Amino acid sequence: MAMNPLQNPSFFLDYHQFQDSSFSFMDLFDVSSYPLPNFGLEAETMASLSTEARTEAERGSMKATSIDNNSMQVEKRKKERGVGCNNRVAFRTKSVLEILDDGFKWRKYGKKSVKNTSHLRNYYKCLNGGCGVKKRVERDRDDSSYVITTYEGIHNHASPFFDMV
DNA sequence: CGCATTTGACCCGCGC
DNA sequence: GCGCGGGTCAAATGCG
Repeated sequence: MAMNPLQNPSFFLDYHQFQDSSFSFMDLFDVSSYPLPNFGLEAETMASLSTEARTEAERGSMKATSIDNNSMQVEKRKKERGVGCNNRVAFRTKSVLEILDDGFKWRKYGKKSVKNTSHLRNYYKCLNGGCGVKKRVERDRDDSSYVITTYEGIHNHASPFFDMV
């Protein structure tokens, strides 16, 4: 059984942030099938959820919303761009480490430098057979103490981490 | 020795 | 049609 993010002590939600967004609470449960942060850090975790979270995050339009520690902002957009954009979730996490072990096994397959920054973006693929979930990790452009992790796709298997729970 | 990572090349879609 | 930015591949490398 997938863990509900609400039950994860290291993952804080502030529902009130959501009321103006166009997403339903169910969306959170969709998301609960993602490897939500057992990042092993106590650091606050902010997340942005969106089918285009990645783009949004890059434009800074979402993270522009200043929120306190221990809160999360969720935003959902319907606009999808054809292929493969089914499900994207971007988490913005305060962490010095970029390797946030979420319980899944990832193989790095690419690295790119982000335009206009000296930061790098790393590309990972889920190791599980038949599970084509991808993941990107990059540093926040403005505040390098944050790491933006974007998941794309849905795992067709349970996380080993969930098994342990 | 096996395997994950590395890293430049390649590819593709989009905007000019 | 071309150039650029972003994403992926794959051969070589390094590590356990």
